[in-house]
Amino acid sequence: MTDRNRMTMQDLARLAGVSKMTVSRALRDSSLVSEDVRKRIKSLAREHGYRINVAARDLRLQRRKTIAVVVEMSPTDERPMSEPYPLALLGGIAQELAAADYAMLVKVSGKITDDEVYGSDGVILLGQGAHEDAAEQLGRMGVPLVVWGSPTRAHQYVVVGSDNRHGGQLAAQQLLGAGRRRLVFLGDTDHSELSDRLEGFRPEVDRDGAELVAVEPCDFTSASAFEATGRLLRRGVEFDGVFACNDLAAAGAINALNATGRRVPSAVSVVGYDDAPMAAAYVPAITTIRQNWHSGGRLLARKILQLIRGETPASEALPTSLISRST
Amino acid sequence: MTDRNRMTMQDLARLAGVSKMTVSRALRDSSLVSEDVRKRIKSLAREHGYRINVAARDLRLQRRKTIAVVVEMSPTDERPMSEPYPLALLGGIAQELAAADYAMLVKVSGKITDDEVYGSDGVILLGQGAHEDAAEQLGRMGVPLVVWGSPTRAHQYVVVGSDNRHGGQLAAQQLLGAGRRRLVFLGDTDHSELSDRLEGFRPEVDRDGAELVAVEPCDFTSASAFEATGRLLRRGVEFDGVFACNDLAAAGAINALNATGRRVPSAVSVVGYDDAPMAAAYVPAITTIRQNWHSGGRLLARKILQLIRGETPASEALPTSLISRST
DNA sequence: TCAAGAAATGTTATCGATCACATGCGCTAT
DNA sequence: ATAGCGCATGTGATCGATAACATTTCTTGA
Repeated sequence: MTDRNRMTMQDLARLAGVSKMTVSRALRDSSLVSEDVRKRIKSLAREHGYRINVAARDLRLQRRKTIAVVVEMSPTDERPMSEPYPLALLGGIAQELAAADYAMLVKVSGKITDDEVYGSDGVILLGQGAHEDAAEQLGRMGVPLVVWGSPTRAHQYVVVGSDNRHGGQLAAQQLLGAGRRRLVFLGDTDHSELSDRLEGFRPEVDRDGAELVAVEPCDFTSASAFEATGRLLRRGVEFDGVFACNDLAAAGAINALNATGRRVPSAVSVVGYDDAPMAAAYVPAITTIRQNWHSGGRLLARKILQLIRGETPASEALPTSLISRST
Repeated sequence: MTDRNRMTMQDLARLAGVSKMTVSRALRDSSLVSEDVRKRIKSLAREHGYRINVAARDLRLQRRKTIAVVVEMSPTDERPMSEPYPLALLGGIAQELAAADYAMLVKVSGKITDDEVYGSDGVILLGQGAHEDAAEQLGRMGVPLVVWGSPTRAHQYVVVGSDNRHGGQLAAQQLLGAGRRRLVFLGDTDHSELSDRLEGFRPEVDRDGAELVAVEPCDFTSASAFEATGRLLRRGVEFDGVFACNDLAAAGAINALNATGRRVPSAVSVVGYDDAPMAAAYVPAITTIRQNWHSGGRLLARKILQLIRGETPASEALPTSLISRST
């Protein structure tokens, strides 16, 4: 009740001349308390800056109403900009959780072995792979778990992700439709989502009788794609179509092509991924595969809530669509 | 102890044939419990998937060790990609909080009046302005509060943000140094951070005897900057330097200039803001003002922890630096 | 007018972990 | 032999809110 220690319901009750039970009821808008008493207690609470003790309430109610979201990310001062997921994904999760009155506890990187994570009602893992073992452990402990990643592979846990296979198909169709015959895939296939895209991409190319002339590793930056494209060119690989792992990489590839006099899209076609805001701003505007991060987030949240309710949701792939621009 | 109800320390204690106090001590690695008992209890806990009840612990320990981060954002399915802050900012916050053993509760939009927010030890508000009243209320309730925004203005709460005024100065110096005399500011000055940039920008222009020929509203997208630049051109405004509110807007402006035959940087110079990954990937590579989101996040977290410890940290501006590229 | 029931308020036990304090046990020094 | 000490463990009270049950106050109909 002093400045140091927070006020409790008991304190408020004394102030209002009622029992703490009445205070509890009043603050929860119970119909069991008269209008005027409720008003008086609420205004007293506001006036004295009373804040409920969430831990006490949650203990008594045997609930937490909290979902932990673990984001795989390596943030350092030297390399501050590793941006694995757009905030929109978190936004989607948050929106759906908020609707169900759940809070979102975000844990960025670090070991998952954390009371706070274990203490929550469920865990959403952003970034498959890095946490394979952690995921398994969570499963063993009976913590509801949903993972953002590659939903096509079978796992013991629920996976939500965009339909990368279909994305790969769309990219192939786009490039082939533009008359391209010698295609290049730019990305690291150790990444399960990229490997899925390749699995959609390759058969489509084969079916058409065109050729996948190279799968060149590259990470999600323009500089890396610039270098990867340069490597191919120096190796003498001839190609007229590029499927890049994201829009930034697409831009890097285009830059490398232009630097050697190959024009986009007249000589070479390029397809990116994500439909990031920069894709439309780039010149030439980048043709890309859109994945809807926001609805992906919402889906993740819905799945975890289903698990908590004891249902058994299936893994699910989100639709992807081609945004055809200049490249 | 059944599948439905989670196991408690009491249950574990029975299993191990000790009292729950010993279990409590063992799990916390207290030196007051013998090596073999500790091991036995820990392996039992692992085996049975015991998870501590965080609410109970926090209630007893009178702590929460949780900071709420409120992100201003309007995520909808129609407009899913409003990306007000990079994840790096959250990453910085998370890193610093984790080091102090605090958890991060993220609330995206929605009303701030939420037990979970009030229940945490402190609140970090991302996005001034939108929450002026909420901020005031939090202050009245004695909730430690730190806001990301414009640190130059005086507020009753602590503000951390990049040094937008200095950023504006740097941009002006860059444009003037390139010999530009008729400058344009692209951005909505209702936004307090942009207004700060203008406050740094304008005097520098004046001092040099150059001219600020227009301040044109525009939001943080390339399309909006494209339009804004088009408006200026159509109005017949002549200018040779542009300071855009972010890198995406810079790209939009460049596109609009190129569309009317004005070359960048030969005829017009452009400076962006943020040093987003796309700034370097764009052609021509965009000259920009870098703000270090990650260390900004860390600073926010450090300030809130100081407030919680009863110290009185001051508002603080983060250094900005000019990244000189082609434009 | 008064019994009966509804409405408003109070009392007690409880959630699960932890602290302060007690107890038990083995060992050593006198 | 036993007082005295240190280490390992147990007991009871506690944190703040809420459900279940108990009690009081207010209405209303015969």
